[in-house]
Amino acid sequence: MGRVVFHIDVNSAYLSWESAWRLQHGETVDLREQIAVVGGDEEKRHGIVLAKSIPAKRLGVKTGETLMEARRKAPGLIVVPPHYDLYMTCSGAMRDILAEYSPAVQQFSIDEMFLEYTGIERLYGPPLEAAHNLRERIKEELGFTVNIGVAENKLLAKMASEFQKPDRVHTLWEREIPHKMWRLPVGELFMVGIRTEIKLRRRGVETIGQLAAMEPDTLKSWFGKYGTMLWQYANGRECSEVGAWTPVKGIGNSATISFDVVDPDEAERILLALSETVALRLRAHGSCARLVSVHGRTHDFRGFQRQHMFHPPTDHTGEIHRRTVRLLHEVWEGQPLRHMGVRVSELVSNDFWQCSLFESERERERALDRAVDSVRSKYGPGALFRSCFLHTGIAPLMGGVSGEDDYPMMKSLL
DNA sequence: TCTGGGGTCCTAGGACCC
DNA sequence: TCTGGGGTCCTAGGACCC
Repeated sequence: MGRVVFHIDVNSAYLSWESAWRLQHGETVDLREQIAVVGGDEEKRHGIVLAKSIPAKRLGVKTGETLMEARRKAPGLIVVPPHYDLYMTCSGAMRDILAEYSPAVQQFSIDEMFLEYTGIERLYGPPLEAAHNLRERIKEELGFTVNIGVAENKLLAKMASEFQKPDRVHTLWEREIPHKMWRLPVGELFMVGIRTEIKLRRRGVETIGQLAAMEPDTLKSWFGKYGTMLWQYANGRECSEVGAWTPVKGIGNSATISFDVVDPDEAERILLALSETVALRLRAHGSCARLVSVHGRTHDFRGFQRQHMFHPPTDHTGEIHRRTVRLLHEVWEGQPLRHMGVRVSELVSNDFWQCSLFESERERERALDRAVDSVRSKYGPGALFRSCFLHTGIAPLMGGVSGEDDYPMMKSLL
């Protein structure tokens, strides 16, 4: 018997979790059976669909589209706000169940996990039997349904879990590729996004099968390295391990502001709030960054980005903030900003160079960062914040999706 | 009219060095 | 003095995933 991998995918994750929680707390209506979505707050300009029910999907509602668009397709649409902390809890509970079955479980996202089933048959039976057992257990114990894809590698398992939904187990063994995968539209292949789909279709490639039958060199000439990968995926070839550990490459936080930012002082304050969050996470990770970048989106949805290399690397809030301010001013010509972000990457371990730096001013600032971190970890992130945020309407730590419940926005006096 | 937040990887071009 | 190739570093931008 060869390799067996499961891909477990929570059906309509945010909406299912929201619904399961509500049913457990006395609600009688199951959102999954309604024309409903989980969506962001339109007043904060977060008004997109994060998850949709199957009845909403039937009306053409898509993840990522605006709530306006969704309502036009589905009049009377029920929109409920997200609760990210709940979703983390649900995700963790599912991971705990999976861990009982296999030592190799890989979290791919909050609602998708891979499980290596190779060599586990003598404990939990043939793959299909085990997959159904797992699917039932999650439904019984946690109250939400999953699709499970069963195959010889991660790519095929993931493709299999996308077949008919919800609450299903599908296989996509190599011998099943021609009739189960090759007839699908090329855009359904993992890693074929909208841009690549358009390019492929323009060149007459409509299905995954047609992609698989192409000359790999032709694809390479069209898309470079990426083309070679696509050809392999179309042919079901992929051999990465479940749970292969990948180090964190970068840490970033960004936020869409509920109003357009035109005041430079305000922009700098937002950069400080973002830098605080990024630097806090960077230090918690035990790293220093060589690269910092600022990115943004203007009111007309044009994006920009600018970056800078540090030598030596840093994990210092003030240094990161000061640099992001400079970078912003190098590119920003005063267009109203709707979105801003700070990101660090090229991470190195911070214990390696820490001792080599003895510039006293810097050392003092570092010590201050550490002290602030320790107060925040002890009493909560909102325990301490810079007074420049008082009365500004700007949260002192910005970015992230679960933060807003923990440290509420200051009320603006304006 | 309206469009989130968090990531990864690849490419292309310019500067600089040997 | 003029010319070319290859390697590295850096920056901007684009593509993909959830």
